[in-house]
Amino acid sequence: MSSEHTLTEQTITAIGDTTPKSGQDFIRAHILEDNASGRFGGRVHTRFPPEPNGYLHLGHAKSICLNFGVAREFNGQCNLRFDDTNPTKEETEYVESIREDVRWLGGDWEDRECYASNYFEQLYAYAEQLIQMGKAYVDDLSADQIREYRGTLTQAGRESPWRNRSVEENLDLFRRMRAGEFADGEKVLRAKIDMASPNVVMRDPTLYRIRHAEHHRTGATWCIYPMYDYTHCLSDSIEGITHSLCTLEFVNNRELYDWVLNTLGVYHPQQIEFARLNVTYTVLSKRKLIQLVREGHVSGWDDPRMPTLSGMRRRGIPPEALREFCNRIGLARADSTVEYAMLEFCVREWLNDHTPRLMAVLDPIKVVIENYPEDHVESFTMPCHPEDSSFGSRTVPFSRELYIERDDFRLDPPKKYHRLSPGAEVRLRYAYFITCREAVLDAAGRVCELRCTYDPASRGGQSPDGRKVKGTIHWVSAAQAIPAEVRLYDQLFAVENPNEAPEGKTFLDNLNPHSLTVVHGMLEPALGNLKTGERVQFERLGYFCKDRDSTETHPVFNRTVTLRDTWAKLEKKEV
RNA sequence: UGGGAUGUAGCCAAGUGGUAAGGCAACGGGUUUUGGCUCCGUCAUUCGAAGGUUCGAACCCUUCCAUCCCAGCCA
Repeated sequence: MSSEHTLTEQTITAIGDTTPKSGQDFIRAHILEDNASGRFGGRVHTRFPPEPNGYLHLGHAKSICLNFGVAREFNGQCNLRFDDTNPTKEETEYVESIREDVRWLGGDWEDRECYASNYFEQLYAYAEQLIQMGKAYVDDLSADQIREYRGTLTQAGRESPWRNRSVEENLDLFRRMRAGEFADGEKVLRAKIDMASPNVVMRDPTLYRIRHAEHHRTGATWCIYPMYDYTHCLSDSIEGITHSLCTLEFVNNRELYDWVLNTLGVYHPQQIEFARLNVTYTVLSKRKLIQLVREGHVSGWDDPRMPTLSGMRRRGIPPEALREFCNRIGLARADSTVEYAMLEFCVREWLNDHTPRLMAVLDPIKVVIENYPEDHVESFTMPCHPEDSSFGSRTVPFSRELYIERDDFRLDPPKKYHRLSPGAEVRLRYAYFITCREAVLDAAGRVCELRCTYDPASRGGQSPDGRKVKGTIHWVSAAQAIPAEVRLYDQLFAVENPNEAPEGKTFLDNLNPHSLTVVHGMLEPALGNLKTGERVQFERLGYFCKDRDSTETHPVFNRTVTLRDTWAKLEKKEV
């Protein structure tokens, strides 16, 4: 294919290259105010802090675009920080996938790849400091007892009998916890705050728990691990973060975030919460995604139906489209669910401008051009993009036997159907006008072959007599066609909100049984030269991406998204 | 029932006392060798509800209603 657009571009473009459409959101407004007041000396430093216990998904994309985007817009920096404080759930496989996904989306953390586990020693020192201040104590209560003592949402909690141990005793006990003298669950370190606080988070939250477990980075160095609330604020502080952006469910935790930092008297970033992303027809919870993978409802984390970044990448969704999506959905504090159609729009918008057009027939019917010479093959030169000549052109063979799409022929055409039917004339794209003379049926009454004639004067697709033809259909020359496996994807879930399941059912009952259809189609020869990951439009069908399952003799394509189909809508309405 | 957060169109979302941006979806039309793209047009007398303040309220006050989050030694 002669073209300036080699589509395996996998180009790493940066977040923030596309500027947001409308005015700024409340977070950017907040940062502007802080800059104006000189609060952080005009500095902007954010962080994207995933826990390496699963793959990144669309929801993370919003956070990545926000954090890296804001940093770039304000000439600041954004750290990639692994929030790895729970050794029993985290794995190296996940940190690797996260790195790859963030980079793919365009996040650049330069040399600032951080790990909460890098701060364990510092965090420990701060904990001893809290103990010295009488602000933390070692509790011998069991997990169950702690829960009981915590009270309820409407009732204050009770103080632990171990709450008033001396500083010396706490220090000794905490050191022995670190030394491994106690079993898992035997003791914890708690902050001494207020068991009667209306905010349950403040009722003497656990700071450290004992876990005799191998950590993916620190190995067996530690057997006590800090909790999220304690770790996150201090990590932000240590890294000099200015604005700690997180989702709404952490609003309650902000009080504790502030308490730890204030009590220790250390550098204090500002936590700001925004609404997490929900999208129709999909689930964006790590727990549910991991379940889909573990129970084999999908082929893996990168199954093209998954809303994971790796799944969407494999499906052919370009990172630019994801970024545009994140720009368009806006940012606010109200719970919201964005329609999947919004994502599709962004995907089509980018693909339309950046993708060459070629022809493929996914459900072939053979067409024999009766008045076309046997054994003759001619070739057509066709542009690869109707509006952008920089995509170049390719040559396409034409011969007496072709394939066209089954859906482009009707024995009994409905009104307004302007494709092929007995006696009707259509244009074969960039080739000739053909007229259907006869439909050959097999024993089962199914159309198996079309006998047609062509008008030699219509070469190129125009007739010299000015005769108009309403339909233009795509085709592939049979002898030169390349067979291919094509995977047609639909929504993974059949309902708008998969989380809403009736009594006794789960989100799994909402899975769409037709989310994957595998067909065997015929490709025009030029399609044989694509590289894995390359994106292309199959004319009139949609955008496709060559899958890594392809072999030399067996190409495999994933359908990224269909084209808008006004006819399908019309036909459905007429029925 | 305690605390916190949030309600602007089918879905997102601007608007912050001067008379409801924009996008997606939908619908109608032009154009078209992709029923694609593109272009033009339509789409909130009303901002969760009810009162109040004001010359004037989506914006301020009061009450009410609805939804979401919090009782992990998860993050």
